[in-house]
Amino acid sequence: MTPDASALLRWYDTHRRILPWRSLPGQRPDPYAVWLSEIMLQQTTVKAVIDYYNRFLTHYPTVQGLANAPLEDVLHLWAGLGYYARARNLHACARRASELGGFPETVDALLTLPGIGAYTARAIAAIAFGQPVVPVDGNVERVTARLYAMEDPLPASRSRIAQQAAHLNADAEAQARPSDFAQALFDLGATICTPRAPSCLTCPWRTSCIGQSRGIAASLPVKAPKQARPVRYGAHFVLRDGKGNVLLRQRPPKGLLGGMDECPGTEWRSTRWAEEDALSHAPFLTQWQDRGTVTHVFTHFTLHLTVYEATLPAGHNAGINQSFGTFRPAERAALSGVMKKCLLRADQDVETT
DNA sequence: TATTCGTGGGG
DNA sequence: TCCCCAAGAAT
Repeated sequence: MTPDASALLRWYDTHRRILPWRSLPGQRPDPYAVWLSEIMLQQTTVKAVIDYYNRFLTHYPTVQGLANAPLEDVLHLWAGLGYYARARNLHACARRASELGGFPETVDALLTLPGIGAYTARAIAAIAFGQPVVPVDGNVERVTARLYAMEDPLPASRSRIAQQAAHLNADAEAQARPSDFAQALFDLGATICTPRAPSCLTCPWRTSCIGQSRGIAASLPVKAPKQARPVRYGAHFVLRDGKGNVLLRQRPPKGLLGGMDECPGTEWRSTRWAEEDALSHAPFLTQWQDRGTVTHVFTHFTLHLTVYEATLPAGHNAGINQSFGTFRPAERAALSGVMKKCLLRADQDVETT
């Protein structure tokens, strides 16, 4: 028993969101633009993505342009958006697609490309190529769980929910408009079937929603309890050369903030650093100013960083081991959010925390 | 199956 | 203030 696809599509025709990566009704979107937006939108809000999306399209109007760019430039343009493996995979995927002469049109072929998983493959197939598949993201998961009153907790219930969701497009109306149907599900989840306080009264699917009829829609999907976020500590050193440059090094190519630039600093460990201990990791022996601390919350741990700042006396950079990095203008670097906070902290008065 | 992997905004 | 979460993928 599937809900009324026609009702959802009528609602979508009136209420659909206008977004920069969406083509006008009846027009085929550029697969490159669809792919780019889908990668950026993974675990990221529409509001946060829009500016980045526009900047990428300006710098790289085609997949070939992106494929030919140095990874460093891509990371610089991605800096601040988070989940930097996406940027590395974006670059690798652009090269593959460029070699192939474009993006493949089937789910199975799309799945072989870096950074494209079960959701994104179906999103691209449906939106860019009109394949009748249902991309199951957080929105569709929530809509489905409520529609069928599925009370088993995530993430264990994920595959069962996806199985149900795969049939949402069974109606002929949905089969005829795969791109609109997929995006209608997104918009329904984003504007009506919201995580908290869903607007069931105006929902085009309210009459067939079991969660609504049982009065439990807002409580779905049930989620398993999360575990506590550990705390880590570190110290970083903002060293300027007096010519507008900052000492920066590149993090290892994989893992946390992989490939991004950072000021040299200590390891991030579970115990606090004594000042003397932290200073022993400084790139240069000088009078370091304690600029206070920066707190940054990652998905799986909270980080407290002490920021030290100093300006290099003229003509002393020869004594700095190159493992600490090179002096570069910060504007040209690929700086993560937490490292931007450190540089900002170095410029502030300590008391203004 | 469970972890790792960012960041900013909203309630 | 704190907690939740957002068009998930890779390992």
